[in-house]
Amino acid sequence: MKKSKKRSDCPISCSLDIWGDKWSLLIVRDLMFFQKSTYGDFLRSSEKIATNILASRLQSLEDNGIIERSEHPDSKAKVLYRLTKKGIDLLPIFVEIHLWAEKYFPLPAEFEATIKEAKKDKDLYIRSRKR
Amino acid sequence: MKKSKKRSDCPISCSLDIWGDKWSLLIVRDLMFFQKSTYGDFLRSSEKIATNILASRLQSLEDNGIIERSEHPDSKAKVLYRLTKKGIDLLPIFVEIHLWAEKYFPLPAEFEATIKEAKKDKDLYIRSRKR
DNA sequence: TTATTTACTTGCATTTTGCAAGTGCACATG
DNA sequence: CATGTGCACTTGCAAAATGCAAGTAAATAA
Repeated sequence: MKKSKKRSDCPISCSLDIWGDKWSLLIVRDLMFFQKSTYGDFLRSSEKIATNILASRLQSLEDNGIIERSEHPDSKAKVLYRLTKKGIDLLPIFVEIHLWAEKYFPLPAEFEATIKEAKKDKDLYIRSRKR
Repeated sequence: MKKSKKRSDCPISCSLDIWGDKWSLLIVRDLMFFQKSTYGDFLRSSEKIATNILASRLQSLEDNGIIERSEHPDSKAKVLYRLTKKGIDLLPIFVEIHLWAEKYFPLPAEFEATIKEAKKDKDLYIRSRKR
């Protein structure tokens, strides 16, 4: 299921080996900023990830301790995904990516609020995400 | 040559569309932290990028304004690659990735010094890279 | 009891990656 | 000034990853 051999000992390279693909960080983004938490939620994101790719990325994120599966309060048919501490700790990276993007792309307004809130008080924000 | 259609307007997604693959950030890393600046330099990095992939990534990074090609002072046979402002502005992202990695992987000592210096005085560091 | 929702899996075509072997220009050497 | 070597790529092909459509199985809703 996993074949992620690490390419080198470089911390950047090791990090990319885990989440440096086109989809992983988007799933983390959905969990971190958009309160998405189920398979269906992720599928419905505007980037339209393929269902098999989603499954494989969720598996790999779980294998790498970035997310964890748990029971969904609403139904046994649902699975609730959430960020682990290791996953939540990716927040500063997202903030910096956002700052960079802000500088070099025109940004849709809907994102401003979300990230600005995160920047304002990181700890409060993290705690508010009920972990 | 380029087919990078953007998947959505999300700033994270747009950023990943540019450099969110397994190799692009490693090239930027080499330019930013290890004074590598030629095709051969990148090829010799410990992750062992394939030569055709390197060529395509360099092209795409250039197309996206992250790096620029210029004449090499030593020889016409060489090409000197360097980061643009847009590329240098990725530095804070690297710093955060490194902080994250530091927390979750054991780190080889050689990287400590380099990144610590960068964190210490970002502007000075950037200026020292002769742009 | 049947239909629908949810989380996947499977099969196959397309795309991207990886590897090995070129190619062509520049420069150094004899 | 011919010839070899270094450098920046290309090319061709095999292997892996991705994307798409359809299917499956358990749980809930009607």
